[in-house]
Amino acid sequence: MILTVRDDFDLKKIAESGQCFRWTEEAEGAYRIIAGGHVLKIREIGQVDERNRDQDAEGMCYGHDPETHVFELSCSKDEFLGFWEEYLDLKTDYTKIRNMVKKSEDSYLYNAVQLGKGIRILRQELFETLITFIISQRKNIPAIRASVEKLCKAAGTKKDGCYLFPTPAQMAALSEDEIASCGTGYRTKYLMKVAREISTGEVSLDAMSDLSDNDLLAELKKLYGVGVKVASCTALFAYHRMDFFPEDVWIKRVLENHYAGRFPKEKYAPWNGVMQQYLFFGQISEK
DNA sequence: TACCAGGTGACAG
DNA sequence: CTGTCACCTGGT
Repeated sequence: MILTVRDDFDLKKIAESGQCFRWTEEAEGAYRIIAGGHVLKIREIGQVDERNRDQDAEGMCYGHDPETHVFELSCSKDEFLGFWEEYLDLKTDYTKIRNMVKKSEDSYLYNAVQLGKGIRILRQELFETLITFIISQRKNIPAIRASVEKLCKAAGTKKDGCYLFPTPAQMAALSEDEIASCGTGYRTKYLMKVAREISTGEVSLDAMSDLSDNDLLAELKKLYGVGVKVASCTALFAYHRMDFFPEDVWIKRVLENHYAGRFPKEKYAPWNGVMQQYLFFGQISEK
């Protein structure tokens, strides 16, 4: 189907933003996304402007910015509405969020926003996000991808020639050695414990959806191997709590160098998580 | 070879 | 409550 987005939507920037690890660029500008039991191929087929508002008859259309992105998706409209619309966060207006940042007030953030324009915060599956960010500890992005891929291959269901992320039960069925062979190192014991607690129902990630931001963070941090960084990333990228501002070493460097160590969160609530993504993206594209 | 990387738990002070 | 340290593994 055809998807039209009159708002920020840059596949490459999202794929490189560090929030997701199962977006693969299969050809120039064409991505395969594996998420929540679904596999999607998506490709941008052109950016048109206001004058060409025509061909929405069969597809879906979001946003109202003059700058328009058109995508071709491998899924049906039903599958899109049942899953991908929410996953891609298409009902959030990122143009509006970006416009909160004034050049005169914060030129550094303003510049990062221009660089990162097109990023969206996905709504990823809870279990997958939690496990992936436990794995991410002291790993760089390629290493995280490789490790997650091995885990999917070891325990996930095969679909359309690729492996879905394991369910809690599938993952809990793995032995310690099987998990360790995915390159998880000292994190193996964290993964074992968390997967088993969720699999038995002793811990319910779904039930945590009802908690306030602070309570959610506290509950996530109770899990073995989950500290403030992993908990914040899970809250932002899976529970879609848009005000969380995960501080990893990269962001800490930005804060030290440009904000005297503290980001002015009061200015951008409840969208601090989006600002964090812009700052993060600006940092990785500096190199 | 030695060191470091997109953290965390355990433990000291 | 703040500081230090080990920890798997893959990369220079």
